Amino acid sequence: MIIRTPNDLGALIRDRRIKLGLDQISLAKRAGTSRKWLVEVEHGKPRAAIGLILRTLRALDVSLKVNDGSKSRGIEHFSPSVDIDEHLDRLRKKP
Amino acid sequence: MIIRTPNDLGALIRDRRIKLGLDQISLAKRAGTSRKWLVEVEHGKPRAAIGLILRTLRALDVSLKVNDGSKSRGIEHFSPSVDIDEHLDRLRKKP
DNA sequence: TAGCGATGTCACCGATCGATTACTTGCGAA
DNA sequence: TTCGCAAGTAATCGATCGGTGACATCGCTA
Repeated sequence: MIIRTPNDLGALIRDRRIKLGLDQISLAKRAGTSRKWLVEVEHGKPRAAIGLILRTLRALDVSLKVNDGSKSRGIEHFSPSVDIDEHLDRLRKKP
Repeated sequence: MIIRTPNDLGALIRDRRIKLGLDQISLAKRAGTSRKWLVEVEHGKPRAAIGLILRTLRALDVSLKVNDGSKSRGIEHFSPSVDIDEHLDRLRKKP
């Protein structure tokens, strides 16, 4: 499962919670947070704190890893032109 | 690379940024955020907003995926006792 | 060593957070 | 259909956020 948006993450947390047979109160307690926060995060709250999210994932015995697929190779091809454009912009700003 | 803490994430963002030859201003601009925020996130800011973090990762052409290794299998073994303990606690609270 | 670009830090501001408590609504089993 | 549990939502509060602009410090190259 790829995580690209807060909604993806919320769905993951809910899915895992249900699979473990936990209710929101139990997971919130394990994660050291509030049920209210968990409700919001499960619905994709974009401004939820990363530290609490990672703690919640740990409470679900889940961690995340970097998804380095074909996209990563794509970066290598595009990298030179990206650098040049960025630095030309920066130079133009300098009088 | 496994992401378990805000520091892990901050290190990933910095590492990728440098590999792409970007400075903080350029990446902040691409991610639609401020340089200040990026500085803090790169240093492991635990209360940074998940939505901004995921956007920043996208600007680096990185996504995250769920790390389902031996830990995942471990959950299956421990799951029954965990459920029982949680629900016994909940029952004891009910008069 | 000097200079310059990059990174680190500060002050300020309106917006939002996360926790607590309580009430409302939804869902599934009997 | 009814009931009970779980999930959804609201009010309140002190803490912190993220952005802007400016200054301080660091690191690297000539």
